[in-house]
Amino acid sequence: MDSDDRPYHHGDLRAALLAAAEAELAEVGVEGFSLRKVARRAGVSHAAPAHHFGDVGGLLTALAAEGYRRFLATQGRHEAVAAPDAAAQLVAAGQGYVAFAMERPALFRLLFGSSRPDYDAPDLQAAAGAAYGHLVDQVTAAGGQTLTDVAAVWAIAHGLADLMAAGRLKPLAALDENARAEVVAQVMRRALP
Amino acid sequence: MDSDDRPYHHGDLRAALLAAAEAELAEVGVEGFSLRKVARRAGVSHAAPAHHFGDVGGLLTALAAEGYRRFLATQGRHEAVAAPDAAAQLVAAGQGYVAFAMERPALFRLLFGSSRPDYDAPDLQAAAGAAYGHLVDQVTAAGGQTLTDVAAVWAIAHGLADLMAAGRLKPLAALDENARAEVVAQVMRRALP
DNA sequence: GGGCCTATCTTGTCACTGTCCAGATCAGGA
DNA sequence: TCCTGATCTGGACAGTGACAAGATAGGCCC
Repeated sequence: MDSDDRPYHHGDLRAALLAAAEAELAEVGVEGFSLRKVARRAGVSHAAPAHHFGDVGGLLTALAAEGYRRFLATQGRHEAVAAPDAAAQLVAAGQGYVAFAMERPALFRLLFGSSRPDYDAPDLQAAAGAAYGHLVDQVTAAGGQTLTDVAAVWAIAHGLADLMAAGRLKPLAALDENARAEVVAQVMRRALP
Repeated sequence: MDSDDRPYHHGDLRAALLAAAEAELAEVGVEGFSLRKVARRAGVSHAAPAHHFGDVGGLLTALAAEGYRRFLATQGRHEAVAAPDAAAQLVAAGQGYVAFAMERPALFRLLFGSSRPDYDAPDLQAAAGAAYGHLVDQVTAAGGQTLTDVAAVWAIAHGLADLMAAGRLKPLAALDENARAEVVAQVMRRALP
């Protein structure tokens, strides 16, 4: 009767839901996020996500874990084209931090400004822990030893990124990519003595 | 029949709703915030807030404007007990920034990490603009001139505060208040050359 | 092949939410 | 006194997240 050619079983609904959730997140942000809209976007009934993710928190937790892996990957891409010395690598990581926040502000806010993901979930805990571990490794490689060093580096990279994702610091956002990367580099270099 | 001694007209419902909203925000955060729960907390019908604030966004906008005024007041309190030179004042403002975020993390996130308040509303725009203006004034008074200077100072204060409000940077949160203020001061001093 | 077992997905339902609407209550001025 | 406008209530509606029961189908053993 109905011309619905969609099969009853999707095949890879979990991945499709994650992709739909990311698109939805980019459009409406964490605060307007709706599980049912994600299901509609994936062309599936409103209760289908439950089987794969449990509830909204589960979906956002999975999305956040994937987000942390991409966050590290973005940093890695920036580090790969930078000079190999520890200070330059640290600057590159900061530039990657900010670039990620500007490219995917909603996802960035899910990772660093939302309490909806469950940070006790092993998958997310591992992904977030890897990002933190990478930071500490870089700081120590660059000669940082104290809590002050870690705090300064992290704060300055995170502060820039969060302000950009929030649409603050308009004058910095207005710069073209190269000029902005240079400002970020200058700011980052102040973090280590 | 009913022993409800509450009068039909509240008297100062607007202020009562703002207080209830702040308490609710502190308990459940922006993401769990509910207009009807705020109304129940204030002992009033679910539709009562509409007359004073329009909708949820209006209530959160008013709360955010009040929050920015308190944010500036907190900074002012820290500056008042610091040395009068520009650098010390800037450090004190950063300490106030972080202290505010730790004392009221949920309110801090409403101010800096939420898109629910309407930043085109004149009241909120003025309050947020005053906070930004204060920052720029302090940076210029301390000898800062370039965009890099403003970005560095703001990023480092905001980064520390946001990480603390998010419960990251546990080792810094574990310190007692004086030790933490000293670390914040050391980090802040790196922001200006 | 036939028959089940299990994961997957749908449909229906419930409580809760934000918003709108009509009406009740009340304060203060004509 | 009456009436006008501001304030607040109660009911309604669509949308949401969660849950339960049933429909569908892929896979596995005989």
